[in-house]
Amino acid sequence: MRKKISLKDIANEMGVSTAVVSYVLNNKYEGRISEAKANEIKNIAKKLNYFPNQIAKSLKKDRTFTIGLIIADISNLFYSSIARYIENESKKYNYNVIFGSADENADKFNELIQVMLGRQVDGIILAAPKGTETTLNYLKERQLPFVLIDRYFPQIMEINTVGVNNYQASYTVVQHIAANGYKKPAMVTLRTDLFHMQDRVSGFKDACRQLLGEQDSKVVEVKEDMLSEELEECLLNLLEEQNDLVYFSTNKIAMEGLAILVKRDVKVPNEMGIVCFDQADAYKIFNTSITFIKQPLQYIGSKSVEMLISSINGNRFAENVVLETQIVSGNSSASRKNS
Amino acid sequence: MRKKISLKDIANEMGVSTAVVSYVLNNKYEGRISEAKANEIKNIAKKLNYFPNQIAKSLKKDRTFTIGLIIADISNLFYSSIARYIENESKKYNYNVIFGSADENADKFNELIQVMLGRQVDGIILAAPKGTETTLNYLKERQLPFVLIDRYFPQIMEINTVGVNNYQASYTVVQHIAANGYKKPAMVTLRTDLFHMQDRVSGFKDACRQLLGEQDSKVVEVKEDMLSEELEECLLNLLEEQNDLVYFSTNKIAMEGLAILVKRDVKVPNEMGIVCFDQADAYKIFNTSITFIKQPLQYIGSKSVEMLISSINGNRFAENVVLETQIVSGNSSASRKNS
DNA sequence: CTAAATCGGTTAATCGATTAACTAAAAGGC
DNA sequence: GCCTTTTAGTTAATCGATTAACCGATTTAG
Repeated sequence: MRKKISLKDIANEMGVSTAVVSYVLNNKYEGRISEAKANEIKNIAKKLNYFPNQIAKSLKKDRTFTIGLIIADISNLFYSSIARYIENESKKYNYNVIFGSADENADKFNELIQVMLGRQVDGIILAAPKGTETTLNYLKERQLPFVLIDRYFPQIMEINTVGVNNYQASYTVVQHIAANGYKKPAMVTLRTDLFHMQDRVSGFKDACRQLLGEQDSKVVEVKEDMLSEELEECLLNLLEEQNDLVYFSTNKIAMEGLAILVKRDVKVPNEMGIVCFDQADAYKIFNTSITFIKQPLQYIGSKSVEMLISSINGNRFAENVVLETQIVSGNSSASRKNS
Repeated sequence: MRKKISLKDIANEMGVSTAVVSYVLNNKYEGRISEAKANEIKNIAKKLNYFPNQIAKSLKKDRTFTIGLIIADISNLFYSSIARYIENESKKYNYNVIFGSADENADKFNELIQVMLGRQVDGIILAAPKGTETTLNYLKERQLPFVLIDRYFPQIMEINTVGVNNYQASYTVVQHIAANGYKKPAMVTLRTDLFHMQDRVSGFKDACRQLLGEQDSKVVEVKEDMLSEELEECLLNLLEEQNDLVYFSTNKIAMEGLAILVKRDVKVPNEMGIVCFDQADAYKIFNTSITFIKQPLQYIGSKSVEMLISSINGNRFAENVVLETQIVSGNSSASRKNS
C-alpha cells in the first residue's frame, strides 16, 4: 500500500463520481445522496485509510489553515514559551503553525516572510526585529492579516499588536526596590532602538527621578554579540561605583549577568541586589531566589492567535492590546536594613 | 493592490501564455523563449512582486518541500535546540519545517502525524513517545520517509535512526566518578520503558558492578508528573543513606534536582557530588560548575535532516547512526580526598 | 392526468503552476 | 528553391478537491 488514497480511488471503488464522495465526506449530502450509499462511502474511506489532501483543498479554497510564526530567537525561553502557547491555541481553531526564527536579523526576517507568503499562510504572528518597517507596511498594503507581539512600531498605524506595558513594568520595579531601601540602582539593557526596550528604560529613569530623586540614573547599554565580555566589565564597574542593585532588562542579560555574579562570588543581595525582566526556569538553581517581572506569556499567545484569526475571518479593526505585568519578589531584592 | 499575483496576471500583462512565464521564471527557457522577452517577463514579475504559489506547485509536483518535526517537548532545551538546528539545516536544502510537540502523549503524537500527512509533508523527523509503534509501522508501510531521533524501537527494523550511545555515556560517567574517588553513586531517572533510557540505566549498573564492585547499585525511578515532590523525598533519602554522588539522567530531572539541593542548602560536591545528562544554559548560575554529558545536538540535527532528505530523494537503505557523547567535567564531581 | 417538486446523483469548471506535445514561422543547408 | 532545423512560442492535460449547474427518474400536488 504505497500509494496515497485520493477521492478518485474511493469513487472508483464505489463506482460513483468524485463529487459524491466529496459531498459525503464533507457532510454536505443531505437531500443529495442516499443515507445508505453515504455510509458505504464513509466505510470505504475509513477502510482505505483516506484522508484528504490539504494541499489540494487549500488551493481550491484559498485557505491553508496555517499561520506563520516568526520570532526573534527560538533559543530564548520567552519566545519558545510563547511559541508553545501559540501552537496550542492554534490547534483549538484547527490551525497549524509553521515557524521560523529571525535571530534579530532583518534580512532573515524578510526571507522568512517570503517563504511564508509563498506557502500561502492565512496570517502571521511576528516579533519583528528593527529595520523591518518596510516589510510590515508591505504586509499591511497586501492586506495580509498579521499580529505583532512583544515589539511595536509607532510609525505604523492601525495594525494589531499584543504586548505588555513595559514602561509601567520598570516603574513598578523601582517602586519595589525603593520601598526596600535601595538608593542607587542601575539598569543594564541592550543597545537597541526597539521601542518596547526604550519604554523599559524610560520607566526606569522616570521612576528613579520621581521616587529616588535621582536625576541621572545609571543605565548601561551592552551589545548583544559581546554580551558576556561587556557585562563582566560593566558589573565590576557598578560594584565599584557603589550601586546597590542591578536591574537586568532581559532574560538573556539576566542569565549572563547572574553567571558572572556567581563566578565572581558576589553576594546577592548583600553586595548587590538583583531584579530581572522575564522569567526563567533557571532562576531556581541560583543560590538566592530572584525578583523578576513576569509577563503573561500564555495570554500573549492566546490573545494573538485570537486576534489573528478574527482578522483572517474578515475583522478589519486593528486592536492594540497592552497587558499588565506582575512583579514576583524574591530575596534578590530583599529589604536593606543598613542605610 | 489587494489581490495576489499569479502567473496568469503576468501572462496577461505581457500578452503571452502562462506556459512561457512559467518556463522563464523557472529558467527552463533556453532555446524556447527569446532572451529579450525573458528579461521583460522577469522584470514584470519583479515589478508586480510576484512570487509563486507553493501550494499549487506542491500539488503539481507532489512535493511540498516541507518536513514535519515532532518532538517530545518544546519547552525542554534539549529538543528546542535540536529543533533550531533542524530548522537551520533544512533551510540549506530549501526545506521548511512544521513542528509540533507531542508532550510524551501517544494520542497527541498520532494526531500530529495525521495533520502532517494531511499537509503532505515530504518526510518526518520524530522523537516518538512510547506506545507509538503501531503508528511507526504504519508510516513504514506507507513508505513515508522518516527519521527517529533520540529514541529508538528495537522491534521495528530497518528504519532510520539518529541517537547517541546512551549505555556508553553512563559507563563513562561511572569511570569518571570512580577515578575521582566516589564510592557510592546513585542514579535518578524517569519511570519509563523507552529503550534509550534503559540503556542509560544499564550502562550505569554494569559500570558500577565492574568498576566499583557494587552488585546492587542504587537507581531511583521518579514519575514525570510528580517530579518535584518525588525528587525531594528521594534526594533526602540518598543523603541519609550516605550516597556520595547523584547522576541525574535527564535535563529536566537535573534542573529540579539542583533546585532542591539549593533549597536544602546541600553543598556540592562535598555533601553530594553531581553529574547530569544533557546540557543546560542554566548550569552556569549554579554555585558549582556542573559535570555533564554533552550530546552532539547540532550533529543530531544536521544528520537527521541529511538522512531524511536522502530518503526523500529515493534512498531505500535505512541507517542507524549512533553518536558518541562527551563528558564535560566540572567541580560538581571533583575529586574526593577523604576515603 | 399533467406540471412541479424531490431524489440521487453526474458533469465540468476551477484553484495556480507545470510540462509534454504540438505548431507556425524563420533560418539554414545543399 | 525546396527541405530540414531551429526559434519562439501555444495548447491542453494534470495534480486532488470543491461546487454550481444540470439531468433523468420518481413522487407529489392540484
